[in-house]
Amino acid sequence: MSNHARLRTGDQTLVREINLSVIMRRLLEHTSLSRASLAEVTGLNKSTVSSLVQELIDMSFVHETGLSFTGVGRPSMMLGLNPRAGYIVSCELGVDFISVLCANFGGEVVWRVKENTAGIQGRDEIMHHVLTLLRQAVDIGATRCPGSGGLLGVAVGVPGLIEQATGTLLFAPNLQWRDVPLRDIVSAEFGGVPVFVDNEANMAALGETLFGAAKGYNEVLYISAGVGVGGAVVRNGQLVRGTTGFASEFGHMTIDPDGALCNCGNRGCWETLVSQSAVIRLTRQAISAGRSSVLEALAGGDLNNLSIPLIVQAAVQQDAVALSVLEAAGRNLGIGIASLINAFNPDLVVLGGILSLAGQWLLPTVRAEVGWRALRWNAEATEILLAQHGFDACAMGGVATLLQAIVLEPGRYHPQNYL
Amino acid sequence: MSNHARLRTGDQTLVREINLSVIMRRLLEHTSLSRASLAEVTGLNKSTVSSLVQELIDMSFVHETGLSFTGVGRPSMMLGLNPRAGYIVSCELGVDFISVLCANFGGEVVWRVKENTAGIQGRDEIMHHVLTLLRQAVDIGATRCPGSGGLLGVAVGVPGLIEQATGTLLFAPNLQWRDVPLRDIVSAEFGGVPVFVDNEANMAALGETLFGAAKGYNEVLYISAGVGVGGAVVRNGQLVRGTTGFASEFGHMTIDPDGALCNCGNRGCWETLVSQSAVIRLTRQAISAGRSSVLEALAGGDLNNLSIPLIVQAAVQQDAVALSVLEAAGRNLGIGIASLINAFNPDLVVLGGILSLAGQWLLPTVRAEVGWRALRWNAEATEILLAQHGFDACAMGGVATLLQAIVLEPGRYHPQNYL
DNA sequence: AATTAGTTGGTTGGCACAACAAACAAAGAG
DNA sequence: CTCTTTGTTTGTTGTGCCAACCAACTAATT
Repeated sequence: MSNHARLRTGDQTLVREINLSVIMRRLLEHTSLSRASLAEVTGLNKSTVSSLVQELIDMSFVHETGLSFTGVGRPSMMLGLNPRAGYIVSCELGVDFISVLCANFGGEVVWRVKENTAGIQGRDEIMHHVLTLLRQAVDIGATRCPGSGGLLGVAVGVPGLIEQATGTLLFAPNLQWRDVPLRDIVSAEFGGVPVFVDNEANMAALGETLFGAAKGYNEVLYISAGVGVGGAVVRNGQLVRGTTGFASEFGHMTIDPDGALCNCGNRGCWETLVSQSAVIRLTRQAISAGRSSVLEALAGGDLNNLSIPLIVQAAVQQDAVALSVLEAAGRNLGIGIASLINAFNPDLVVLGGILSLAGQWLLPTVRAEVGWRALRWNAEATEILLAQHGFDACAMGGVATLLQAIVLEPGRYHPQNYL
Repeated sequence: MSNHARLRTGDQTLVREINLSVIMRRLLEHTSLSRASLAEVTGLNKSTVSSLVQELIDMSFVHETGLSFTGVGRPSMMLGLNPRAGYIVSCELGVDFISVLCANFGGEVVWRVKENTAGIQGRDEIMHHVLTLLRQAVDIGATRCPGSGGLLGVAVGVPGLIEQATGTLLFAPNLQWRDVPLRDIVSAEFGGVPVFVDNEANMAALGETLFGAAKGYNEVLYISAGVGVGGAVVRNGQLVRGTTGFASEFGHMTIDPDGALCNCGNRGCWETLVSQSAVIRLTRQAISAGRSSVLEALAGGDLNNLSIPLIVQAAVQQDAVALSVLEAAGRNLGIGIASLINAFNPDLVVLGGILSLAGQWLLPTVRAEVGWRALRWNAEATEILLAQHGFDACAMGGVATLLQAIVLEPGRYHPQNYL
């Protein structure tokens, strides 16, 4: 309404784009449909559907998968998204690792690699590694996904603030990077191929929406508790970014105004209570205070070895310290989630990140806390589930990002040989 | 994306609707434009603009306002929204008052009334009063806004949860009402006229976006601190409602997990710290604790008479108690707003409700608190302003709601004589 | 004469609609 | 059992409608 940007006007091109996208979306949902059923589902005329489908087949995004003989009448030619339309390369640039994978247009991963970068210093050196791995993935994609399209696009997920307009990494506190024009760098390397750069939580959230726990939900809150606490909101399949693209920084919501100092400068941020390091700190404190725990043995006597997987292992063994720490974390998670549920009224909250490994112990506490803290009407409308993608969440989200971009605007992402 | 509802497909009707709306939106923004400049601004062809404008003139939403002689060349016929297209009746159903106003299509208020309902008991009796006042407004509109269209629609704002699909008031804690089919009741009374029912904060926020402080902003957070704390989010001129329509209940965000019990059942809700009653309570406590204040005199010796206007009056006189209470309130407001800024990344936060009377004292503290608590990138992108509409915020928002509905879908709200 | 505003007549490119051809299952006749 | 008929469903073809576009035009002014 108040948008001073040029409002998109309507013309036949727009109509065509919309309808092409509608067909793609339906095929993504139902995986296999005939032209006739597409006409019924979309409300479009049969002839229109035929024309649209033909165009999508010509672009190789759709293919005929075979006849279906169901009951009387002429059998229907089933249609589906064409996994061989091309391949997608996606990358998570983590704090101490680089994870790259290659997937076909059906979202099936054909290759993956994860490289530790803890020893590597310097932005340029790391970027060099990233580009090398991407090149490798692209080459492998070319041989393992033969046929039509070639490379459709590249996605990069980063733990930092991204300026969407330019695909620039503005600031990544944990990497200590600033103002890196990631999109341009990667795009230049691969002949101008479409490149999507986004915050890791955003990508992971989109991944869960297309491939994971959030499939079919309309208003999804994704919360990733790991090194820090990241968040994302997906509304009707679209990421919600705010004006400048930095929305959903839930980790720095103030939960306790006089709480511990956060490295963002604020006090009592949510992530000082529920991040990985907070949980580990609580555990260490409990043990140092004299409470006995199997964790001492599990950590080999050195409490610096404590980690979420170890704590989970202890919880499995009914270790009292682990259980009480997880319960405290669950309560704190619940407090924040209740506030967010009141603010966003989502139909689903997805809990991701490394802490979700302990989901079995966290979820009941979170649900209980939300139950009494959130407004009844809101709490009743919301489910709370664990993320389905673990380590690959972000990289899979990159695939989802590209898939979604193509499904939304198939005409714009024509397969063409960029390399 | 994941929306399983029937996706809207494109056809010529859609194109026409879009373009009609684009024209209306441009005219709403710029108030006066020629066909030629509309063509330039929208990118549409001159002939197309002529055709669209003609259709809008036929519906009487647009009219020619006179020739403009600027420089050489044929003078242009200026166009604008036609204030005489019809009139709008809007109503705020408050806890102890009913406020009704009548405005023309230009948003100019031609009549208003506010009735105290503190003495009136019972839902039916109050609804009777509402309908009587609405009828009066409709009659007055008919005489004061003569000409073309007649009654365009009715808006009703309520302090409660509204189910948008049906226009039903599900629950209004302060009115103690449940399940009242407001839209049907009002629509039936006025011959099936379009009726919009919404939460008061939502309406007020939309009012500020169209007529007030938030004009021209893309992502607006509206916060109304009064009896409770209400909120709303307006993104690109559209209200954000969540899945079931209960989003933006910021008042019940947990700020202090072990804080005071809120009447929602939770502890330490934001509104236990920054609502009208919280501020008054703090003031009373300070005075009872022996701090001297001009408020004792202003309240006529009875601290039960304390009110926000009185506290503001005391602040004007540099009263220490009033100033310190307002500073505390500002800090608490800032704490919550900082969290919301991190979560929504708005370009504007609007502070409304009765507490905004003390804006002069609150704003500096709020801004300071936000400055150090919110993430730098987010804080820098956000302005914080006071609402421009005071008592009429909600009712004016109702006018805005209808105006917006018509601007978005002019074809759907053809003036027709409902009565 | 130059310039800007707005209209007119014709073209293009979408979708809807209805008739049609194609491909099958089921049922009955030989 | 084979062949034919019937009925059903799929998908295509040709026509008409409608909206925007384009180019040439008229209109009104400096």
